[in-house]
Amino acid sequence: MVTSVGQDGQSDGSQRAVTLLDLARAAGVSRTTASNAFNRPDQLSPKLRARVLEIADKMGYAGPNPMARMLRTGRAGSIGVVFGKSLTYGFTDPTSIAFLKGVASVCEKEGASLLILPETGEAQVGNAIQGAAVDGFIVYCMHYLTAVNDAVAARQLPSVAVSAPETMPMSTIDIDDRSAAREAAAHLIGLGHRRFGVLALDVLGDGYDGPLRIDQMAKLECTPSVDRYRGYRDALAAAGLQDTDLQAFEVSGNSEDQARKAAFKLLSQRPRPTAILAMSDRLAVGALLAATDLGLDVPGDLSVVGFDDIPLAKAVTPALTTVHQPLEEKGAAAARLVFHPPKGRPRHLILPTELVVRDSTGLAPDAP
Amino acid sequence: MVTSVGQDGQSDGSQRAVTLLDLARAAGVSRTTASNAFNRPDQLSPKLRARVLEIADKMGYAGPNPMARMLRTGRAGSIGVVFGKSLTYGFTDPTSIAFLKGVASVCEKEGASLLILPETGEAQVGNAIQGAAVDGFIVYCMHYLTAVNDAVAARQLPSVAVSAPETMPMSTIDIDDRSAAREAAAHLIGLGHRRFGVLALDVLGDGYDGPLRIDQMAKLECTPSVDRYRGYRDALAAAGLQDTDLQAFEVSGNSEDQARKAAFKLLSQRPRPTAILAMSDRLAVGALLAATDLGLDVPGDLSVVGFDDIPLAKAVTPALTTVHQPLEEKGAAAARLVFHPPKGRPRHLILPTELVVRDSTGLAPDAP
DNA sequence: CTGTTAGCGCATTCAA
DNA sequence: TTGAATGCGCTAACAG
Repeated sequence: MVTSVGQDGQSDGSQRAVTLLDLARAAGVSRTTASNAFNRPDQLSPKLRARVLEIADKMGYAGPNPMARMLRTGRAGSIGVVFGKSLTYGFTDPTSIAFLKGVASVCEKEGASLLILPETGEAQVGNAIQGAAVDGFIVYCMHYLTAVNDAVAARQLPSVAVSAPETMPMSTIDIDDRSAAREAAAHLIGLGHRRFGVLALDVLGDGYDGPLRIDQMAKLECTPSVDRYRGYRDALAAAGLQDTDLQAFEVSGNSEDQARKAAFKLLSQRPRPTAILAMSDRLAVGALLAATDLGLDVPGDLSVVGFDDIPLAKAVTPALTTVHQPLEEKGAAAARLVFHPPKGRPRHLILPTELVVRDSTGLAPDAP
Repeated sequence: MVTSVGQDGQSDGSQRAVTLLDLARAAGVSRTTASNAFNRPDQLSPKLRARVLEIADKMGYAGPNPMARMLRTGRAGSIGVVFGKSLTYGFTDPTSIAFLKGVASVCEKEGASLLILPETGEAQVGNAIQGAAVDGFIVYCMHYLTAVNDAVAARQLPSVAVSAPETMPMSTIDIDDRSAAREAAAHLIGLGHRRFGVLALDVLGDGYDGPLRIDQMAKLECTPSVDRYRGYRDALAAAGLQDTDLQAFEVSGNSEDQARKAAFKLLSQRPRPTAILAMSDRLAVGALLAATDLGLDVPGDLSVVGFDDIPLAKAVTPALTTVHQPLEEKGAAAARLVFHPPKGRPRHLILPTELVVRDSTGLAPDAP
């Protein structure tokens, strides 16, 4: 009664795959019973179950077809993560890696998988989002992209966006970039610094390197870059300093090399800034390299403050003074929000930050 | 003729979702036409398409249900990556991060998504694998796990395993760990070193820290740890040295902290080893820390060789001499093999490695 | 360019 | 404990 068994699928890929029905027939049971053997062990005798499973194995039946099962149950067993930038970027930037790690830890607990979506860019933004078999989304964009958020919102699934405006019909999670940045700048001001260089994450995510495009900033709803810049200025204003004491460069791609060049320019000006406010630790490391290039001592001649507190921050010499943000917890919290969506209105979480003073900041060299 | 429109799904989650048929009716077209509006723009007039899409938008229809589409087409549009260890581990170890980055770069090119699977451990290994809606698998296990590979093989999908025995019915990708390790050890021997400490990746992946369990090694089909150890011994043998000149400790979890402790023990022995062979750069960094703890100069008093050549290797002081392996390319090659599976027999790729000499190795202090 | 037809493979009622 | 029937939502033939 058993149909031909063996390396069926192996020897010839064109053969129709074994289905639950085939298995049921081969085992001489009904489809339900075969299904239960996989999904509800308590619904049939252990003996029968063992027999069915063994026959399944013989037939090369690996278990219920996941796609059919999903369609039937309406559950995908996975959540999607969308990066605004390239897929690869998610595995390049220490910040997003830590975030993903947090997401992964919760997925693991929930027994869910993690689907990382490619953004093929411009025209067809949303294609991958539209076609993803997931139970919810996390949107992690350095640069707020309406198209991405809209595509996610259209799916009507539990979703969380990181650093997105609260006007979106989804939960958000963020830190208070502005006051965190203010604190960083205030720390330097307290040390007697009066002339600052800023290394900014690119405001538009368009690969631009050069002086900060302040005029463009007004257009933006929400990017960490803009908020952090405002925070820096808040601190200056509170100390009665002028905006002109703040020279800012955008650095594309959060790259150490580009930051090094930008910092070099910043530090070649006269009078030279005595402190650099970097919007990420990677940019700060670039500043450290530039200081070395110029023979400047850190923190003797120059102070540097980073942002994020990635592992590298304390590994580097001198260890970076930086704004710690709970990157991993950010990912974990986002994932939790997807798995257990709040009833009613979306939630908007703000996670705490903390200035961590290490060895890269000191008294201003020209302080009284 | 248009059915009720508005915040349907928004206001009440329990409402039945809009389907392609609903859309077709609302737009006064057939299902095919509605489907084509999304999948085959060239099959209907742009005008009609625009109208259908607009109505879809109004109805809150985000596009064809991904699960149904997958079932119908038989394609998932994503590939799965399985880690033998915890899901989180994949985002912790620099080695696997680089690997994932390589995988992601190819996925991006192919317009596919990347599904990262949790391994809930022991008993139910394979559950996630069995239920994953993917078009192929990549297995990345530090420790060769039959259960995982078997579960993947059972799915009969294009699959690639990293560092797995070639007896598996799937393609594999690897480096020549043994000869790479031999080269590393030979480098030290050439510098006059005669007494070595080895910092080994844990052989069984069971969290053990302590002297290398040589007796257990025989049981293992294939782990980088075992092969590298053999390579070290090959070099010693070729130089006429005894195995007793090689003191080895296993370090669990590829952790710098644990490596530091293990290296401390290694370096506290008399006569003290003049060189440390570390099976990963992280372990090598641990050795560097231990050297600092003991007031040993590297490479003056002690030489250290790593493995992998992760970014940290050249950032650390002194920069690590290490075995470079193409981690990202490993991921990319694996992904390519999944997207374009070889006809006929599985392929078994061996990627090249290269010893990179930097500043952590020098002449043996007791050399003639 | 449009419409009709027929499953994709499964989980789940419900009745036996 | 088991079996028969139903449809999840969609796409791909094919005929108009």
